[in-house]
Amino acid sequence: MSKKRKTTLKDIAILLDISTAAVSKALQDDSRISAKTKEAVRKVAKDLNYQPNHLASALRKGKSNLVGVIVPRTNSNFFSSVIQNMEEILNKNGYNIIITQSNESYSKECEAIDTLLFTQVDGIIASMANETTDLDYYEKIKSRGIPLILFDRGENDLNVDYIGIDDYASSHMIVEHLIKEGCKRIAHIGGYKRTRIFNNRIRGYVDALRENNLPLAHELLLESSLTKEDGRLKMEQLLALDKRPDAVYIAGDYAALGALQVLQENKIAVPNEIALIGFGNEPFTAMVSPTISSIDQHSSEIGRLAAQTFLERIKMPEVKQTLCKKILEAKLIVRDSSNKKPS
Amino acid sequence: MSKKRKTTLKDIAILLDISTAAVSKALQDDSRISAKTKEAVRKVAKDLNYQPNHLASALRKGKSNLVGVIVPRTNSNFFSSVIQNMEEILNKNGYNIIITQSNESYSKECEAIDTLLFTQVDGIIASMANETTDLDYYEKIKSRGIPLILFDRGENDLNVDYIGIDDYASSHMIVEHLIKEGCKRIAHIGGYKRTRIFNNRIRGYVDALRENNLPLAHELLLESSLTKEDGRLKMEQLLALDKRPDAVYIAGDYAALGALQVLQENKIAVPNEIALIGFGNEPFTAMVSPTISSIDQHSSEIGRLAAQTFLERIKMPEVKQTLCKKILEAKLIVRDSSNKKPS
DNA sequence: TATATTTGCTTAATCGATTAAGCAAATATA
DNA sequence: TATATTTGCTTAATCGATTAAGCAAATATA
Repeated sequence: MSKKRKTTLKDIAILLDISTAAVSKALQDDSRISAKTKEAVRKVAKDLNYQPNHLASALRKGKSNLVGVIVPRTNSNFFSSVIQNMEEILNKNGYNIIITQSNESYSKECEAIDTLLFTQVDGIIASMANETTDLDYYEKIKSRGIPLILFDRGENDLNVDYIGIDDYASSHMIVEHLIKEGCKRIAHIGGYKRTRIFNNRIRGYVDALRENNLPLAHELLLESSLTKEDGRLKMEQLLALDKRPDAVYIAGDYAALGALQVLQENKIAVPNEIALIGFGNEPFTAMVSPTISSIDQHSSEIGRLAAQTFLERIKMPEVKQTLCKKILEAKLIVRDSSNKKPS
Repeated sequence: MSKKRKTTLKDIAILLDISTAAVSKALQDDSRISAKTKEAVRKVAKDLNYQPNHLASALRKGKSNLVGVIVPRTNSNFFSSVIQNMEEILNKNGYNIIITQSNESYSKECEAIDTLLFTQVDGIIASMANETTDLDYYEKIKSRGIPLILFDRGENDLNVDYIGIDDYASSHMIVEHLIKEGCKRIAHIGGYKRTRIFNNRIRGYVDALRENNLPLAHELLLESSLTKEDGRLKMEQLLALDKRPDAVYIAGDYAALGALQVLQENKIAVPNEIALIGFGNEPFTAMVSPTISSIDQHSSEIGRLAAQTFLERIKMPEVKQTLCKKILEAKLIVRDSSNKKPS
């Protein structure tokens, strides 16, 4: 079973006794090729099972029709849903995607960028790793002159297109909801302050408390990596306080799950003793008991918009357009963990 | 801010007044190039920020150093963990991966295969969609002469390398465990019989019952798509029986979760009235309450082995080696849902 | 009928990197 | 000193597809 050499344009050309240029044009439906030749070429192409060599055409045309995607991880519903929707639109427009994971690590993110640039992608759509503070590598993408679009985790300093939800308003909405439920001592386990989205969530929390004349206690505002494990630790820290909170808003669902487990282990009634709200609307928030209130980030919409933004950039690269920042309104999903009076 | 033209070998060659061939060899550390020249080339390459054009070298060398990966979805812990471990090994060996999702759909799987072949990947590592029964598209990969390695969801008929766990033995182990817990009427919500792994699980279930002289009731053996929703439906079906089961073994964790919810809605004590076991050890099985017993499939190991198998195939493609089938022993994780006497 | 335009192709260059073949100079060996 | 070998490069072809330029034949227009 010897390896079949792949059919090339040349094979078709020889068989039909015409030039490869004619074959190439025939397959592209060029108006200067006769219908008769086109038909003959298409028939032979099919018979020989001709598949164009992507590398060759990409090299010649200077574009690969590949889009690189960088996410912290794929095994979260948010990211996989974003990717799925992004892929659908890009596929329809002739682009394929290459997915890479940073695992929240800066060095892996740099490797991912190198890999993608090396593969000659036509653009990169990314959500930054938690660890990332140095933007040099992202500048590298920009200096290559290909579109860079960020979603969810972005940075203003980079000056690139961005799609995300309104973190400030979402945070504000959560706190208002908790206040309506009668909570007076609301804690926040937030993400890293240096990350823009988490900083916005913290600001929303602080402002909402202030506007409602609730005291802002520094011991109730904690900074976390937002892993499930760290959620546990931070919750234990809150329970050790002299004056415990009566509500905890956690900037990530995984950490919220860890916190919930600690509450249950300590036989604390949720939501009546302490109410709980997460962020991200991961599917498990609706699976655990009690179900966890959370914020839905419109992952499908984000994926679609990111793809569309890329396509627009590709269409008119020469224009120094104004930046495209798309901020969606998020949706609060109230579940058992913060609903004191079930309807 | 005009687009910087990318640095090529030619730029370096002109600057140093040598041939591009010499530059290429210098960068490859060819023994026939003097140390002096090598150093000069490396310096200029660095100064000009030279990045080799992957398309050109791939075209010339006839290999892309890309490996295509097809999975039903990425947002399951099993698949994302397999991918992560696979990627690590492949990266170390100079390969990058392109991830595609079939979403359990046959037509999307075909598209994925076309995309990957089009991108000139050097091999494909895949786990088949639930829907897939027609193997023509996989034959297409084989006829291209590049390695094809399947994991988890494979097919004997394809005659390709395969990595997976021993589904028959795992199933057997589950049933034995339930019997030890005192269960006598054990139901099985299985996957599609036509899929090899699910068929093996069914066989393991049937044989274990027979060996233990337990009756095999056809109404206790159901075929399911194993989604959460279908898990609910099949559980309701089991509850509607005159003689309910005292244990349910479900061939997928998502379906097991759906089943658990139905049991809870019907105030049925788990595990005492009905014990429950899933399959796959998805993280949420340890998050819900009660925690769900399940089978761990050694995802990291599967990922590593798949990558290694690919690398071996690439190293010696001419040898018509015997097929490599690696079957791992899986591990039963006993949790609350099947543990009647907590230690 | 004479000129202009269109049609349907071919020729040759190109995208960038790689590599077989080969040549001159330097060095080693007899 | 004469020949053989090694060193350090160059030349030119190549991977496949694409495309600008151009040419001859066919057709349209004046």
